[in-house]
Amino acid sequence: MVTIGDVAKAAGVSRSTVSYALSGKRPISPEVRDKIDSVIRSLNFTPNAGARALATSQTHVIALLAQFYADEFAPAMMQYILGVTDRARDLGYDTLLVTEPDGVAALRRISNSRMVDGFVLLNVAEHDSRLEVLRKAGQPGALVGLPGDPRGLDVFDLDFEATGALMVDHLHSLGHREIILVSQPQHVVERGGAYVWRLADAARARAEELGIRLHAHHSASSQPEVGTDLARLLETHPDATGLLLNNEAAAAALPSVLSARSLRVPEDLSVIGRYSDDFARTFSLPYSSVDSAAAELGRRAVEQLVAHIQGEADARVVELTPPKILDRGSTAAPPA
Amino acid sequence: MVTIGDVAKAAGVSRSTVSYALSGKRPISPEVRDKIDSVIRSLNFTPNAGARALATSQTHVIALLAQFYADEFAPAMMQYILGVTDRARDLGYDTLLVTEPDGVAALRRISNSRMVDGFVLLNVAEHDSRLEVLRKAGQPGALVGLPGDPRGLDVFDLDFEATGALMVDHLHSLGHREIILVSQPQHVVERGGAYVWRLADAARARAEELGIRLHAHHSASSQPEVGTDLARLLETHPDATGLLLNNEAAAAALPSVLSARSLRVPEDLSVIGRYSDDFARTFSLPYSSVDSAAAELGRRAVEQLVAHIQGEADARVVELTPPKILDRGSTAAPPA
DNA sequence: CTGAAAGCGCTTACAG
DNA sequence: CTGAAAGCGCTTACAG
Repeated sequence: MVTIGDVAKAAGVSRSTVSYALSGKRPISPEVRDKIDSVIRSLNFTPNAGARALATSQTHVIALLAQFYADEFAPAMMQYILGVTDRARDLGYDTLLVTEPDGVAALRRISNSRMVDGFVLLNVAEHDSRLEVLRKAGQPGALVGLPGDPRGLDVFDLDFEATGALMVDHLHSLGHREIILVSQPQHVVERGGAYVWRLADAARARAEELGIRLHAHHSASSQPEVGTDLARLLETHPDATGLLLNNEAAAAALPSVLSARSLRVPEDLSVIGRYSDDFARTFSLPYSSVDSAAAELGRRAVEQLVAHIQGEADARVVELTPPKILDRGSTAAPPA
Repeated sequence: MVTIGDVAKAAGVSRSTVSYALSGKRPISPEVRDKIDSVIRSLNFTPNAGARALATSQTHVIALLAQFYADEFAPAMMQYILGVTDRARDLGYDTLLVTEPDGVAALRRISNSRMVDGFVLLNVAEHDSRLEVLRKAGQPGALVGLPGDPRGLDVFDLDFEATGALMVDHLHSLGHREIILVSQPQHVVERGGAYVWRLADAARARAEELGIRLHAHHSASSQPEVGTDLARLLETHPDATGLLLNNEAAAAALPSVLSARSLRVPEDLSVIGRYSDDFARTFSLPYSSVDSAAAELGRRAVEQLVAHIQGEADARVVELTPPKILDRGSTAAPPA
């Protein structure tokens, strides 16, 4: 392995001079700098990351803690992850992807061993046991997902309350007066998936305000149950003219359910989902939707985290992204 | 930060004794060991990873190089990644997820800086420019995806040739004599996606052997083009009774194409796909398929890589997983 | 503008 | 069974 000592020797200077040439932290004469640069290139020298971390207490690595539940929609996670890793690299950081089931233990282990300069947590729950560990950790943290108590941490999430209200507003303004909301399964709520009830509660409140009927239900998040659930809901509420989906699997299952019942969108039924644009494109979902902005949330979390690591962040921040409807033509006035 | 020196002082022993107690590399008297253990717990000591890496030249981190193409099926990647990260952790390794577009530069940078003990490469192409860099790197590497020249590297992939033959065999044995194969887009092949032609060539060869007609086509991998492509193929080959899919997006788009044409599976058309079981479940794809075994391939790659890192691997290995059809009842005898 | 030296927190021969 | 010391490859005050 080629070390800074090898470079120094070959360039005929001291190790500290090479180090300063690398970091630019003090002036180097042009000749010396050129000599060092050429030696570095010819020897193909790259500083040893471990040694540098030991000397500076900076690893230039962030940890990304992702939790996967067997019953949740794994592919959606990819967009968050890419947002994080891509932005991190742009800012000069590599990303340690941590997927072990015991997030608390992982956080402790990685924090204590000083492998990283900071943490990004995905899939944050209402009462997330990782947060108290994170608050005591020596490194800053940013969350994707709004917990009950965000104190001391940077938080990024879609504004699910505004999303619920917006969906209802949209259908109401088209003339709908009875609509169905399909949420994630009950057990997602029980696990602390606050976005489920945040959207549902806001939708319910807005519906009441506007004087329209909203039937809020949970459905399964995998086949074949989700298909059955959807069919049953349509049957139970034959007068509903609008459908709101806060459940990716339900969105994926809907086309076949509707075609089996010969229901056309938007002629017979207006539909709005809440999922990522990428998801919609991949699975050819023809429904207008509120974009979950996964990659963007991941990017923002990293930016804020890095600002904190580098001491440039003034204060802690809770940033809720306003919902936007991507119009795919799946809503219209209700059938006469 | 609490260091090994703090532990030593509190336990009244030398730093080396604490280190040996940690590693178990030499005998420690029971009393001393107990004392050290209790101090470690009370001080919540974890060795500094950078310092340890510097001293041992072992980071206990592996790099996972994943390439994402805008036109490819990103969600499918998740299963490979989880297979890698989960198995790595079981074996005592953390995973650096590297997604930057220039894989060659990333590999060089990470290898030279000694951040990791080894590499797993995903999405390996027929002529993959990362491979020559990897062969010269100081760390071992394992590939998911069979390149043209696998020398010096461990390779894990689905046996796509056997897959092509198996799919054709299966339909032939049910009585089909004219079938369509839908592959990934042409540009995936051009990028070096050898699995596309490996499956197609083997399917073609087997079809010829058996004396049945095989229409092999590429189709788009996103909507709405893929839907149009499928509809056109069915139109062009009205006598085909079987459909083979080596294109996830086509599989996802097929249900609505078929329902628009009132074609029933398997009564009117037999269908076999090639994708992960997870993908099938999430998107309620009702077609029998050859499982792409993503997580398993990721796991095997890590196991072999770690064996090499730890000097336990005898030789380099090319492991092609035999295809298995998951029967979802989408194939039957052709219509009379 | 440059160099010699201390120090980061570990591990591991060497010595007893 | 245990300790004192060297060394891993960097960075950065300190000194000139």
